[in-house]
Amino acid sequence: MDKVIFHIDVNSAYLSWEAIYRLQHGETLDIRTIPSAVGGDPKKRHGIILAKSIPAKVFNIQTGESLMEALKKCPSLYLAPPRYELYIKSSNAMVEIIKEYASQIQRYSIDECFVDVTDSLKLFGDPVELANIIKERIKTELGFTVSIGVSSNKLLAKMGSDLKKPDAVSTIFPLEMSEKMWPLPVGDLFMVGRATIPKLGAMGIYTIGDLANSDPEILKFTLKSHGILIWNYAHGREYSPVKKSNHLIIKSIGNSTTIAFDVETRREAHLVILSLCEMVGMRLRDSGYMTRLVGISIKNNLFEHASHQEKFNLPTDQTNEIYEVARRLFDALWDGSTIRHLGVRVSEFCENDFTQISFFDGISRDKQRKLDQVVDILRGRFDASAIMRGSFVGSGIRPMTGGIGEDDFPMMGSIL
DNA sequence: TCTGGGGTCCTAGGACCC
DNA sequence: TCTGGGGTCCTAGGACCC
Repeated sequence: MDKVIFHIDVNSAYLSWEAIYRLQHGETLDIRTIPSAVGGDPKKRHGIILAKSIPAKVFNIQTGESLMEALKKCPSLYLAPPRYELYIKSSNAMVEIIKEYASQIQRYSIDECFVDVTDSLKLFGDPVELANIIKERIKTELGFTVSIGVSSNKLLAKMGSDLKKPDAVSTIFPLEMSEKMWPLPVGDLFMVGRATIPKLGAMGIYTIGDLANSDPEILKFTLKSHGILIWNYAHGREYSPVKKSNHLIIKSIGNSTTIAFDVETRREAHLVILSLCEMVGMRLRDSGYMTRLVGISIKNNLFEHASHQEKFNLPTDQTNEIYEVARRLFDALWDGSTIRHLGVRVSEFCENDFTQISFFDGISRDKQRKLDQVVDILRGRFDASAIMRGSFVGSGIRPMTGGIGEDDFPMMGSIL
């Protein structure tokens, strides 16, 4: 028997949640009713639009464009800074309601989840009716609207939730694909992005239907395995299960930042990298893993990207050791150009429950680990600046840089 | 268009080994 | 010494997602 899968997507999530929070805290204006947006941190030099209200759409405000660009289009645009702790709470509240109807829930991002309701239908009968029940409960109890896609796999459910917004339930069962999905522009298909659209266009492929009817051998030749993937998606073929728990294996941890001022000196760059390593190191220790690979990335003021990475044999979870490698990589990579953005990432994890102690540095390593632990605890109890390396004092650079602390749940990015 | 920050996976090319 | 080929690891960069 076919499965029945829902994809539930919060409409203008950040903006809706922000609006409700303000109404609950005594404001009378519902910012959903005026041109408004949740936008990047105003402290940074160039924030972007993360979510917009429906009245803001009239001004052609786009998600992802810079605040300056948006204000040019609509000078009266009301801007609210993001409030991530609120979004996590709002997201959790929604999932609590969904849990009453199904046990198989996969949180795909903060505002989206997949639900396998195959078994629930024995109790609730019609899938569209069940979707409407969930949608209405979220609306009346939590105050925001969702769009729900209904189908027999995750891909088609996800495509379905995009068909109608806000506050809607749409189906794309396999028999409805040719009518509901094939006429759409090919860029609407999951996994067909900015770089792929023109390549497909050059082959005369403009709609999802064109893609479905194209020759997979030719797609494979130009787009490699990605070509086969999207050809299968165009046919609605996708078989991954709704992963029940949120227990998934983290593959890498990274933080990066666009620096509030141009960085021209090695010394400043080193401080920013140390600040990123502090955050990456704390998150790594929090995850319970050790890393065997450290990488850094640089973006200069011409938006040119460069990266370096290094693999090593002795795993570590120490800020100091991560920083040593990151700094060395930076020094080898940097060409002296003005720096706009720096990133540090660790990956290639292994468990840290047994520690390989090398003969040479065993004792000092152990001491350093204990120091990291104490710092983590103090920072958990107070905040990042509770304990600060001397080199940061008066530098204008924060002692820790980057987001996503303890409360994060993983976003799956481009895999279903 | 003056373009954030968090991730994942894939590919090509070079190094190195047998 | 020069030659070929297969396998694996490492690295840089690019593509996609939210």
